[in-house]
Amino acid sequence: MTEPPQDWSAEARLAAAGHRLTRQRKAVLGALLQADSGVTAAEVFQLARSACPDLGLATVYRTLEMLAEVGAVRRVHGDDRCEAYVPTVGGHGHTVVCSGCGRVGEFTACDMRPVMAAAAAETGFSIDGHFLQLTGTCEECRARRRADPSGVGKVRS
Amino acid sequence: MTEPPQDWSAEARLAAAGHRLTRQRKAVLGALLQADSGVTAAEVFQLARSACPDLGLATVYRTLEMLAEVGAVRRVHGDDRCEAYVPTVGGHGHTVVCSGCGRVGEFTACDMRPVMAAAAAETGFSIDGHFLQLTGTCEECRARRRADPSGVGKVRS
DNA sequence: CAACGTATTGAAAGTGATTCTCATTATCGG
DNA sequence: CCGATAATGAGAATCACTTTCAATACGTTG
Repeated sequence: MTEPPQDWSAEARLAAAGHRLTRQRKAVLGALLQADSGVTAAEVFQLARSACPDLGLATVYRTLEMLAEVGAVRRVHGDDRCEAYVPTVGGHGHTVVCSGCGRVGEFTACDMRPVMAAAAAETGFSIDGHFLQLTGTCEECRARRRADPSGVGKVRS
Repeated sequence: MTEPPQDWSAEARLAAAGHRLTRQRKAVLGALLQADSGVTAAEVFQLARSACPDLGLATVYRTLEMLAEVGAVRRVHGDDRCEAYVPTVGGHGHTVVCSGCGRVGEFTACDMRPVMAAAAAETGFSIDGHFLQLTGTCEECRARRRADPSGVGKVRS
């Protein structure tokens, strides 16, 4: 086991995770660094092709997923893209998703002002909205885990 | 103009927005209320069909979007589903997306402990992770807007 | 209560994004 | 330098969602 290097460059992260640094992956990384805004997989494909004309789209998807796994890229989410729906209880609120069973809770007490102020100070953006979702474990799953600590498996039917 | 009723049930929200309450929409609402965890569009389709066998999938999508618009349902997001990628700067951090140009900023100062504690108290879940993304306006877009307040249009190439 | 204008619908085709398959190629440790 | 094996490209396949359009049903109006 080699000592992981101290820099957390994407290359170092890949190496630390035991992934090879191929010509294609360099091209994808280059494309990501070119852009100062989020880029879609299709845009990465197009950009990276100038550095690596035989690059395949499948490789772009594979590489982006791997980079996200090792923490070299962050995913940018859109509000409309979603994977499930829950009925709303009150007015403004957010959801907590149980990682054990998928059950969803809703809470309304979200004072994000301190975080928003800190973010504004750090980025220079003026902040006007937040999109927050928590993950955790619901009461039932905690109870089940206490009863049978081995079976950490998910329950989602 | 009728006084909107004081309850914010899904039915009332639909009516207040001038939408009809059809047999199909009732079935979709029924399906959503049956589930205590998030349901996907496909699951809603399947569940709602028992109450409304001639329901079409397109109607499910249309209805879910409408319900989200009037605030009767909340979208639950998954971590992998995303629409763009940005290179990571540091370790833990979050993104701020400019609604004008799509530019993305990153910030690391996120003390979510107060919010997480409040959410835990309100829902009974134990919270172990958060997924946060802010929206705002970057410096360039603020400047452009000051120069030409009419053209609020997006710039994304 | 019946008639009407219009929002809504279902089915199926269409679209765009993402994943899979598998034979070929390239990386990197030894 | 060589070889085990991770990684790749091309295109088919799958998936999730949207569009289209003629037929239908909602809720209002007379």
